[in-house]
Amino acid sequence: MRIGELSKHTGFAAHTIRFYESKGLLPKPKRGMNGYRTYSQKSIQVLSYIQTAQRLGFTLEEIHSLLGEKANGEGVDNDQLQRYLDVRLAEVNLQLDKLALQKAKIIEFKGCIEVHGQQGNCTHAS
Amino acid sequence: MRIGELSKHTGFAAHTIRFYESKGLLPKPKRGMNGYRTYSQKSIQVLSYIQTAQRLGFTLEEIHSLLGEKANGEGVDNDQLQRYLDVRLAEVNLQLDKLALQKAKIIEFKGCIEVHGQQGNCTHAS
DNA sequence: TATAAGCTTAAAGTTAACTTTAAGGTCAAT
DNA sequence: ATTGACCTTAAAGTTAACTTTAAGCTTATA
Repeated sequence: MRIGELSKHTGFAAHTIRFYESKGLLPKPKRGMNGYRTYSQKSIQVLSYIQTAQRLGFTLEEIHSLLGEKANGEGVDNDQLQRYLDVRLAEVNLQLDKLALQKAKIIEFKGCIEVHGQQGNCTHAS
Repeated sequence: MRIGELSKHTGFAAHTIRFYESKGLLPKPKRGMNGYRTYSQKSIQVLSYIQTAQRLGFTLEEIHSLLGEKANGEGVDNDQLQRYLDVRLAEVNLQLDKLALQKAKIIEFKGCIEVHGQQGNCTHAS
C-alpha cells in the first residue's frame, strides 16, 4: 500500500503521515524501486493507535513514548500505560477545574455588567 | 512612573508590557528626555483590565478588540461586551464537554487495560 | 569611579502540530 | 504523447503569547 491509500484508510493526510514518520512516531517504511513508501496493514494499526491516544488528549511527544522508541507498536507495558493515563487524567481534571472557574467568573461578570455597566465595581470581579 | 515600576505594580514583566504596546494593547506612552517610557496610573488600570480579561480566557486579540483600537481603556460598549462574554462562555462550555468526554474515555480505558491488558479489545475504545 | 541595575531597539527563538511551498520525478489513462 | 493524479525532498510558514538575545545607553549605588 502506498501513502495515499494508507491516508484513505486512516483519515490522516499523506503529509501528516510523513510528518509523523519524521517525528519517529511511525517506523521508516520500505521503499519501492521508485522510492515510494510501501506500507502494510500494521501501519494502519499504528495510526489507529495514534488516533486513539490523541483523542485521549496525549501530545505527539507522549504518544512517541507510548509507542516506544522503535515505533513498532510495541510500546510501554501496562503498568507504565496506567501511569500515563493517571497523569493525563490529573491534567484533564486540572483543566476542568480551571474552566469551571472561568465559567463561573464569566457568568458573574455578565450579571454584574447587566446591572452596573462596565464602569462599575465589577470590572475586576475576583 | 517608568516601566520597571509599572511592572512591579501590575505583575507584568517589563518586556511583556513592551510586547503589549507593540501589539496595540497599550497606547504608546510618553517618553522622558532620555527616551525612557513614562506611565501614569491609567496604565495600571489598563493592565489590570487585561489581566482580568485573560483570567476569563480571552486571547490578546480579543482583548485588543475589547479595549478598542485606541487602547485608551474606552473599549466596547456593554452590549458588545455581553456578546463577547456569550461567545467566550460558549467556548468554555464546549471545552468543558470535550474534556468531560476525554475524562470518561480515559477512565474507561484504565478499567479496560486493568482487566484485558493492552493487546485486548480496548485498544480502540470508542 | 566603577559597577550593577534599569532602560532602549530589533530580531530571533520557543512550543505544538501541522500546513504550505517549491521544484521535480512517476504513473495511469486517453 | 500529454494530462492529471500521485509521489519525492527540504525548508519555511502558521498561531499564540511571550521570552531571549544582542548590543548599547542611563541611572543609582558604593
